[in-house]
Amino acid sequence: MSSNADIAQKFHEMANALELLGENAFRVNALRKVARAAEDATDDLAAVARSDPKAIESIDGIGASSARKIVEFAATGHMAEHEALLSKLPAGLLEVLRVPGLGPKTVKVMWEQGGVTDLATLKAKLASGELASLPRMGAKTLQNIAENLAFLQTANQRTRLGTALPLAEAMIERLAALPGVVHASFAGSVRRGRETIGDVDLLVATRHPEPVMSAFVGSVDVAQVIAHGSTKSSVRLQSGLQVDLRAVVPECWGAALLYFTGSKEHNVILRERAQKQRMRLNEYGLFPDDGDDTPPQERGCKPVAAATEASIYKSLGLEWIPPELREARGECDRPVPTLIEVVNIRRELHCHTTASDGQCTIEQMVGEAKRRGFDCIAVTDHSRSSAQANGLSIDRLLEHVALVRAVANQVSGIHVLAGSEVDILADGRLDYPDEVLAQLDWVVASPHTALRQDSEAATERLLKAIANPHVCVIGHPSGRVLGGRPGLEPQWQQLFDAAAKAGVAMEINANPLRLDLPDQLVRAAIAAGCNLSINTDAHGLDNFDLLRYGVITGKRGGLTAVHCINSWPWKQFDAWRKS
DNA sequence: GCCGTTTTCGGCCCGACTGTTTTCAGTCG
Repeated sequence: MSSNADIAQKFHEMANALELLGENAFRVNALRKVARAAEDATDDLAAVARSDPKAIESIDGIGASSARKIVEFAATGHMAEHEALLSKLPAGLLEVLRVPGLGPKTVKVMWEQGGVTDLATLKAKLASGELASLPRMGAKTLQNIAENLAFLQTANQRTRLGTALPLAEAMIERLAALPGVVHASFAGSVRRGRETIGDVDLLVATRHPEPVMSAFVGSVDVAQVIAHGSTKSSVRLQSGLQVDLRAVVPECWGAALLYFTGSKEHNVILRERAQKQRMRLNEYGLFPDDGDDTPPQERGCKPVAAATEASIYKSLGLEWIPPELREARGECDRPVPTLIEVVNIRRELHCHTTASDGQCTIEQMVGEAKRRGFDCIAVTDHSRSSAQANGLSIDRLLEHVALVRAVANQVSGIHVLAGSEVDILADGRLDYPDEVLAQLDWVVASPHTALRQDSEAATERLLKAIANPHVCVIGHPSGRVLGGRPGLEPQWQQLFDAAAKAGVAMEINANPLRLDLPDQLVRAAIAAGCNLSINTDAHGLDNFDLLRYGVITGKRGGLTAVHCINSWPWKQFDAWRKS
C-alpha cells in the first residue's frame, strides 16, 4: 500500500470512529475530506511531509491539525490520535459499518445496548433474536440486516468500468424502449467513467413513472428488490451489482442528470456556488432562494434553469463541465479543456499478433485498423523474456519484422510500423540489445515482471528505460491490474519530468483491466509536459473496441488531442517518431 | 476540522425511501 492509501485509510477510520462515538458531524466530514485529498494526491504524501511539511497544509481540504498528523505519520509510521480513537472501540466494530443499511447511529446502539462488537457477534445475535429488544428494531429491519450481512460476506469488490458500462448501456436501451419514456441515461460513476464503480445509477424522464419502475424491478436478472417507490427504485442483480433507477419529469432532466451524475463532492461545490448567488440547486432545478425552507419545486416556483445541464452551469457562471471531470479536483476553478474523444484517435500503436500471444495475423490486425479508419498501426509483439506470451527471440523478431514490412508494402492507405513491446527487465535493461532495437520502427517498453519491487528500484528501472534513445512509449507504466495487483509505485513526478525531457510518451493502456496510467497520473504527466499515447494493446479484433476506456481515462486526466500522439496529424506524428 | 468576493467565528447540500412510528430517524447517494 502506498503511503497515500495508508494515510487515507487512517483518516477514514478516524472519521468512522468519531461517528460511532457520536462526535460532531462536521468534524467527521472534514476528516473524510482529508482522506479524499490523500487518495487524490499523486505525490507520495509521506515523502512530501518529510521534505516540506508546510506543503501538506497547502493542499485543499487539509488544515493545520490534519497536516500535523500526516507529518507525524511520515516521521514515525504512527498516528497517535488514530490509535487513541480506535482504542476506544472494539477492534471489529468498524467492520460492522460496512454492512449495507447499517450506519453509525444503528451500529452505536447495537454496540452500547446490544453487545455487538464485530461481524461475528452481529451474526450470532441476529440468529439468537437478542437484537429485537433494541429501539427501532422490527422484524423487517432484522431480516434486512441478516440478508445484507450475508451479502457483504459473499460480495465482490467494486465492478470494473469495462463490465459496468456495457451493462448500463443495455439497461438504458431497454428502459428507453418503454412507453412514455422521454429520455433515458446512465448517470453516477459510470457516466463519469471511473475505473471501478460501486453501483449503477440510471435515470429516466417520464410523466408516468410507476409502470417504468415496475418494469425495472421486475426485470429477469433482478435477484433482490431493495427499494421500490414511485420515483426511485433500487435492485440487486444476480451478479450482486446494485442498480438504482430514478424517474423525473422531462422539464427537470438537466437538473436530475447533473445531480445523479455527481460526484457528490462536485454537487456540493455547485450548491455552495448557487447559495452564494442566492439560489438553490437540487435535482429539480436551480431556483431563486427566497428564504422559504419548503423545497421550491413543491411551491410551484419557476426554476432559473432545469431542462439541460448546460443551462444550469451557465446560470452558475460556468461552462458545461464534461462528466469525466466532475470529481471536485478544481474543475470549477479553471477553464474547461477540449477533451480528447474517440473520433480524435487516428492510430493504434500497441498490438499483438499470432507471432506472440495475439489471436490474429498481421494482415487481420492491419485490415481491422484500416477498416476503423486509422492511418497507422504499430505491430508490437512481445520480446524474448515474456516466455508465457510466446515472446520473440532475436531471430524470430527479425523474421517477424520482415513479414510486417512485407504486409506494409502490400496494403495501401495505412502506415504499418514494425515494432516490439519490449520488456523492461527488473534492473531497467531492455530485453533486446540496442542494435536490435535500432532496426525497429517503433518501440513500446513495458514492465511485465518484478511488479512488486520497491519504489526506489521501480523509479530507477523506469528511468533507465526512458533514457534509452530507441524507446518511443512506456507501455502500461505501473503494470497494475485492477482488483488484481497494485503494480509499481515509482516516484512518478521524477519519471514524468524525465519522459518529458527525453520526448518519450507515457501510455494510457485502454484495457479496462489495466487503465494504466490511471486518471490522476495522466493529469500529473500532462502537467510535467509529457505526451500520452492511448492504445488498446489489442490481442484480437474485438479488442479495438476497448479504445473508449482509454479515452475516458484520458478525459478524466484532462487530456486533449494536443498531448495525445495518437491524435496528431500523420506528418507531425511521423516527424516526432523519427526524432 | 476546515474555510473566507458577507465571515479568522460561525457556518458547513439536499431529497427519496424504508421501517417503525403516529410525525420521524436513519441511511443512502
